[in-house]
Amino acid sequence: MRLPVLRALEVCPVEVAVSVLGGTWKLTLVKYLLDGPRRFNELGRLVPSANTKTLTRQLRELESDGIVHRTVFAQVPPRVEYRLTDLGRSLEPVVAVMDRWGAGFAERYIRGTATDGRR
Amino acid sequence: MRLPVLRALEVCPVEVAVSVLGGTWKLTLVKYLLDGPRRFNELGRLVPSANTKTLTRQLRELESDGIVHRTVFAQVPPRVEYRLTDLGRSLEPVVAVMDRWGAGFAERYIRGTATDGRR
DNA sequence: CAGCATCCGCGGAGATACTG
DNA sequence: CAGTATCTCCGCGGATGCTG
Repeated sequence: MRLPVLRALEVCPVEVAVSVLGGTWKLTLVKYLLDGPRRFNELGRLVPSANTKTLTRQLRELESDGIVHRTVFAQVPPRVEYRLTDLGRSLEPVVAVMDRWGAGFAERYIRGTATDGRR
Repeated sequence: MRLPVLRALEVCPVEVAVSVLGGTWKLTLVKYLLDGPRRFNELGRLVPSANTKTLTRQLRELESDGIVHRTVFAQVPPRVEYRLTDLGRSLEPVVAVMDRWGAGFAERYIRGTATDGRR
């Protein structure tokens, strides 16, 4: 379960960040949104592994956490735009660091698969 | 479920990092281990919200991902020491950034609980 | 197009009790 | 001390189908 913010805070600020950002695809979505606003299906195409339900939920959680702003255009066909708030943009260093570390880990992981690489 | 590394990589390196580090307490454990080696129950005291089973699993996963090294001293009473590997130490910037961001978020969150702060 | 409704399985996380 | 062994809950993430 997602650890409530206040409880995570009792342990450590880093745990707050994990509880808010730890959901699958969340940081990836933020990463793409750092390039500019995106529409729903646009994000879906960028993250093809996530189905619409999951995508919706992650985006809504990001919204209720004040990281993403959701704009609905009253028109047909529907158009919904997602863009980062100031708080969301403040994630840029987080995304950068995680991205770099993840890339390094993956490279190591691939090199290691022949030798060992965990079960 | 934890997203397999190779699959996460297909989407984005940042997702690899999340899948490896996203487990509850993991980054907190790493943060404490950055201060030096720690014994099992020592970590348990530092992260009182985690029970032994969870603690064990997170540490084992960190071990099999090459982030933590586990040393068993053959003696009574048992003594097991956890310390970071080089890869683990490479997480320092990640922890630092996440910690700072989490602290900022928490502060914002607390200020906002009266006004809004999500249900 | 951007979703919501519904159903489901898996496994993460915890509680509790026990052991070498 | 440093874990295992069970049992349980529950909610994330996914699949599928429908709607304004």
